[in-house]
Amino acid sequence: MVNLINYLLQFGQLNQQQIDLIKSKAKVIELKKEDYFSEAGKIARQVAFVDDGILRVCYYNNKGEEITRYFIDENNFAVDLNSFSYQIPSSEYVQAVTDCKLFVFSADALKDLSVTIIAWDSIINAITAKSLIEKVNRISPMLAEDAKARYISFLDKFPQLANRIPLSLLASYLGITQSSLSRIRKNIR
Amino acid sequence: MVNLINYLLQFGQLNQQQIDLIKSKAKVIELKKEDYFSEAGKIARQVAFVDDGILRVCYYNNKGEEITRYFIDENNFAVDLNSFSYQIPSSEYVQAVTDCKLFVFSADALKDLSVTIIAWDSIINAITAKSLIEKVNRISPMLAEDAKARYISFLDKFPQLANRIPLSLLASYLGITQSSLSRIRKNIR
DNA sequence: GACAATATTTGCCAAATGGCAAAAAGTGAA
DNA sequence: TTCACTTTTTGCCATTTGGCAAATATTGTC
Repeated sequence: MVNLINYLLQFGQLNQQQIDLIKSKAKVIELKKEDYFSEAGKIARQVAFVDDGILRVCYYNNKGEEITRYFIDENNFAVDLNSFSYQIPSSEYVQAVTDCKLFVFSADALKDLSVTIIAWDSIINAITAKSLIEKVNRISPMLAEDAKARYISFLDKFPQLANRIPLSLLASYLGITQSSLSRIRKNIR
Repeated sequence: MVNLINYLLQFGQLNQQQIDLIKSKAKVIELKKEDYFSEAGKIARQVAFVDDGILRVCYYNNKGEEITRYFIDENNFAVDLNSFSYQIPSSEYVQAVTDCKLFVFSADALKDLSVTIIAWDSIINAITAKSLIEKVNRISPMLAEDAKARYISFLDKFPQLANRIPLSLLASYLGITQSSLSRIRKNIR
């Protein structure tokens, strides 16, 4: 779990005892491609750290189309904060895009860590704020770009991701149709 | 400052002494339409609570076009978290769309409140998380919608805002041209 | 390799949106 | 009211994107 620990250490100090405690609270979960980590309608009761693989967060709009909101790759946390924080039913799915290895914390485990480790809340708040800011900064400029620019920006920011994600999912993430994305790719070459 | 205090009380408990302290740390600022609260290139050193009026956050893209990222209306905090949290130069402007009355806290004032009021950090973290989640939830679905649907969603979520904001700014927020928005409005009537 | 299943590309045309400039409407000051 | 200024609407046409279906390419399995 070296990646997880290193990730946490970016946001605050932890001694060896605390690190061991954190490790003991994490559960390893392996997901096969297209397995769900959490589902709409259910209350999110776990937080996942992606050690290997790619997750995506998606939902169905009022036309029944499946929309990918974002991807979560290695060394990032995945959680439906809306659902987890307020214990309300989730409105989105978290699904494995590739086979995944996750470190999972239950709400109870997090509670234990929060009361035992002084710096825990501060670390979690910093991670929460940072990842939400990143989401806003990533999505927000896309609105002002046309499809081609969005795709190029994606390649630029996540060069290693494009070839690991099916075209259909990437298109839905970019807010365009699969055909359009295919044509855009042809144009760029 | 009743609106500010009521807003804070939604996120945690405060006694009268603490409330008085908070009030004493807030500075009232009035902005005229088009005045800037903060500017790109400078480090954000203040946090504003909008008591009256509308702010907008905007930036210039690589084509030199001015893009409105979002609007902040009454009873919301405005801050460039990227810049304020990490003390790095801001990449965006915060500007008054209408005349505004703001309650402003300096970084020092916030620091004082943090060390004096036990619940302060928890309140601020809750506000931060909630407002960022709202931003993500608001922007994210827009990518999957066409221009007309985006405008209708905006009217739906912010019915009182549309008539207070110039068409050009709203169009840039929606990621479309002013002409297109004008045509969409005509179609809807 | 052969096959089936899945993923991607392409063609065709319709619809949506952009770019630009001019016209029209709205606003505020004298 | 009139004038100047700003904002919004409109016309015209080019470009982008969508919708749908068929063709092609890729992948995994036997």
